[in-house]
Formats: sequence, structure tokens, C-alpha cells
Amino acid sequence: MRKFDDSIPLKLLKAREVTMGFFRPILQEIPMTEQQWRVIRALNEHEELESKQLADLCCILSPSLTGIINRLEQQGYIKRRKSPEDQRRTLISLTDKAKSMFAELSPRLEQRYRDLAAQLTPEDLQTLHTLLTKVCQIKP
Amino acid sequence: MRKFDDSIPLKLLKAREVTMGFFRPILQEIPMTEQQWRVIRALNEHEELESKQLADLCCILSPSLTGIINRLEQQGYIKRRKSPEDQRRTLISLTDKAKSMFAELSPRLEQRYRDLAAQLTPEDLQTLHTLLTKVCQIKP
DNA sequence: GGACATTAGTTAATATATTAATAACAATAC
DNA sequence: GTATTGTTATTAATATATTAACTAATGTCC
Repeated sequence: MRKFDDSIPLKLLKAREVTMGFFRPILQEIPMTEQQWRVIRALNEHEELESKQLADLCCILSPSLTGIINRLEQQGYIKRRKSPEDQRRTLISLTDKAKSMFAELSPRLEQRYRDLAAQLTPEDLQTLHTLLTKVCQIKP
Repeated sequence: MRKFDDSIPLKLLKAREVTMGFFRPILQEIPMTEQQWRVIRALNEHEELESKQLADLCCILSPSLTGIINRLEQQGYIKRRKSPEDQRRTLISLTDKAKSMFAELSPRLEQRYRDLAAQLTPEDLQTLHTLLTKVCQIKP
């Protein structure tokens, strides 16, 4: 019988934990949760996004995203407005406060990412990207 | 600047989501959460474990594990006893009910694991294991 | 144009994650 | 042998995850 530790899902979880350990201390200074940062990061690249697009990009389910968005809005990091064409949709974007916060935090996190990546060979890193992409494309 | 989707931690998260999609429907029938199943699975291999060992094996933080253990105990799946040598430690083991539940569920989940693994080449699967193990050994 | 199904987002209920603080016990120094 | 320090598990407070149910707006069919 296959052993507990041979499980791909568990290894993915543990690997993620290890990598997140590089960034959590910096995020805690703000403070900013992982999920909040993922949302900010996605919005930094896309200017304005619908709730559903954001959920998909960030790998966060809609009900969770509702709460995250509410808290980020209360903290003055994001703005929401109704889509003019479709009143069901919410369009979300960063405030100036969020943009300047991102500008300050981002370089430090990028440096940590380089520190992390430096502990693998470039080939391993590339292979890991490729394999994870393959796994993401698997259909049940 | 590096793009959002190039993030290893995010890809690890998404890959895990995809793989868990194979097992969730079966677990829901019981019902049994991912975390509860991880605990049951670890205890199936180790007979009796301390709370801390269990947390480490399952990649669950102690405060979360406390709740998970409480609920599993209420449902009659696990037993706890105090360690005779060290009164601080709790020793946890499976009940017969859990063992028979495991025996029924496990083959179906193993089959799903094979279905999942079959969508990668054996070489890719092996490489993925190796790389994830490397990532888990990285120290900040 | 109205019954019908669809879709986006939210709410509700429960389970888990995260950090900090605490209680109980154990090991150590003195 | 007591004060100090360290360790295990838990509690508390807040944030997020998960499934189901719900609301409101849009689309579709007739």
C-alpha cells in the first residue's frame, strides 16, 4: 500500500508551506494576510477585475472572496463599483493607498522570491514550473 | 517584473486544488473533511501518535489540530489518552469504527489516485516527487 | 410579455488557519 | 528544593475555507 508521505497532494501542501515561510514575516509587518496580498497582486496587474475573475486568478472561492474584499475595502485598499452593462457584476480596483503600499512592499518580497529560487538550480525551477502547469491541466 | 502567475507558491496551491478535486467527492459521502482524512490516514500507519507528531505529519498547526481531534473524537473515530511518562502529551489512536471506515474508503481513494497519476508519465511523476522533496528541504 | 432557467454575488452554518496568550507539566540551574 | 526556563496542548480572537441556500439581475423560450 502506498505510504502517507508519497501523496502528491500532501507534498504540494508541504512545499507550499515551506515557500510561504519566506514571505509571511514581511506580510505580517503591515499586517497583510496571504490571501489579501494575492488579491492586491492580481489587481496590480489587471487594473480592474470582476469578483469572479479575481476569485479564479487567486484560487479563492467566491464566499471567501466576499469577506476578503469587504475587509480590504474597509482598510481603504480597494474600490468596488457596479458594472454598468450588467448590474450583477462587481468591478474591483486598487486605491492609491494600495498602490503605494504595493510599491513599498513588492521589492522586498521579490528579493525573498529570488532568495527562494536561488536554492534550486535554474533547470529544476524550470522543470517544476512545467510540471505544476501540467498538473493544473489535469481533468477529473 | 515577474508576473502573478509565475509564482511558485500560487502554482503549488492551484496544483493541489486540482489534485484534491479527485478525492473530495468520495470524502463528502461520509462526510469527512480533507484534514480529518489526513489525520485518519496518518494514524492508520502509526498506531499511536502524539498530537505534535500528528500535526507535523499532517501539516496542520496545533490549534487547528485540537479542534479536528475534538470533532473526530465526538464522532467516535479516535481515542486519546495521556502519556504515562509525560503528562503534557496526548496519545491519539484510531477506534475500530475508524479502522473499518478506512478499510472501506481507502480502496476507492487509491483508485482515484491511480487515475490521477495515470495522467502524467511515470518519469514526470517521479521528477515531481523529487522536486517537491527538494522544495520541502529549503530553509529560509 | 411572462414563466422559466442561468448567472453573479452574497449570506448562513460549520470547519479550519493563523497569531498571540495561557495553563499545566517537565527539565534545568542555582 | 525552589526559581527559572522550556515544552505540550489548549483557548481566544480574527480570517479564511467549504458547502448549501438565497437574492437579484440577465437570458431564453414560448
